[in-house]
Amino acid sequence: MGPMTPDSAGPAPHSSSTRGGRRLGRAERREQIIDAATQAFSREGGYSHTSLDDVAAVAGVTRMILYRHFNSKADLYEAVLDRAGERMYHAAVVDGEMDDDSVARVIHWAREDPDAFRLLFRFAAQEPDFRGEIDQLKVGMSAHIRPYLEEVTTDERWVEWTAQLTTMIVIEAIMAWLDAGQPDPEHATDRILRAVEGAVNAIASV
Amino acid sequence: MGPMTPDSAGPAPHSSSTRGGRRLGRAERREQIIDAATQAFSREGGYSHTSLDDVAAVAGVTRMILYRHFNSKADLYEAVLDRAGERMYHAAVVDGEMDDDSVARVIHWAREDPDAFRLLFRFAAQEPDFRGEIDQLKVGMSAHIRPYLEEVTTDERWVEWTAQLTTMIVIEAIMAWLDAGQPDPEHATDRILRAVEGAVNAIASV
DNA sequence: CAGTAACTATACTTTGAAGTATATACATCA
DNA sequence: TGATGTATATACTTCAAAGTATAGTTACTG
Repeated sequence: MGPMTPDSAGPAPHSSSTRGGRRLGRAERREQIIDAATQAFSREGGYSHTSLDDVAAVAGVTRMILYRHFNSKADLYEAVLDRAGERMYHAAVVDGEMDDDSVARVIHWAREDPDAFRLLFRFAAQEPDFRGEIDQLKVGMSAHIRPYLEEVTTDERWVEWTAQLTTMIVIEAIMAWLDAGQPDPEHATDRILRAVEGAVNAIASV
Repeated sequence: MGPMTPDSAGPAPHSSSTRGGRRLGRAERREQIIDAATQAFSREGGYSHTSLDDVAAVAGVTRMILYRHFNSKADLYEAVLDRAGERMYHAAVVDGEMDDDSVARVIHWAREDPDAFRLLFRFAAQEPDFRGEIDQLKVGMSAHIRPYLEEVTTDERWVEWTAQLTTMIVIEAIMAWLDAGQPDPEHATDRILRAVEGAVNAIASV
């Protein structure tokens, strides 16, 4: 169940539209709600553009149920961002550091769960009340890039800028590919990877 | 008056806090409200995070006045985006085409009115009801870049992606510099310019 | 100095969505 | 088969902010 496993392509609430007693245990239902909420929040356009009715509809559940698992809309949203952020982080960072395959793994994750990727970096990243989570992710990534940059970049004052921009280029390269309809999937990862590398080198050594 | 002319740095409603009869004619007041709204919408975080009370406070005016100049909140917001978008466009495109100085002029405009720049590309660009305007701007820029790219980029399917990403890199490079507190202002334009050029070349010729 | 347009002040209605309450139905499992 | 917990259904309260109405005040203009 959920975007991490190969299913749930459409909105498809659940099998029968009404009445059906206990289907899932607490933990499973909670996860399934987070799945649905990720999709709803991402496709509607972030926190304030998404109502709990939207989420409930996607989950195939009454709005009441949401309150049995989460204290508030904000609480649910944070759960969504937490899970997505964690997955993103574990794609990028292994054993406490980023390696040559980090970007490839992030791309892989983004292909698998584009809703989560878009939600994090297109929407939540701009929301005053929630961007903290995403900013931290970015800071973490930038920090890992920094040491490498300091070898190449000469001017002290531009190191931070270079690190931030590098992170954004990775994100935007993936986003643009998702938005373009994920063309040429065979070579996509490779292509994006090489483009990012080239761009980053160019920027760092200006 | 307004971000395009050197003043209005602070929130500073207007000279005296209460009572002061007719100050501005219709046209001037309208422009001044758009100035204030640009600032308010940008700093509060976009359309839905900004109330008309916020705008009125920055403008140093009653909320009623806003309704004398605009039919609704959405109407005001569109006026704000229209004006900002127009200025941005005229910075980028001269005599119907982009030249070697286009990026430099966009940077210049962004430095002059960072609120407008952020509002357009950080917030409005992600808002379902308003992103159309900004998407068009981006499409326009991408279209101007395309011909150049087609010389370099081999694979047909990746031209669109390259054009989009190029546009985003220009935007993000400027944004990152604004967010970093506009360091090293002397060489900023030059530095950003060279970085963008390098990155774009790297991406196009992957 | 009179008239008009710009503005203030205050109070009101409307709206959409969050959050609450309670009674009922059905599935599962001991 | 009946106790337990998951879910439905419906109706309600609350709240923030948009939008409306109206009466009064001050500045500028002819």
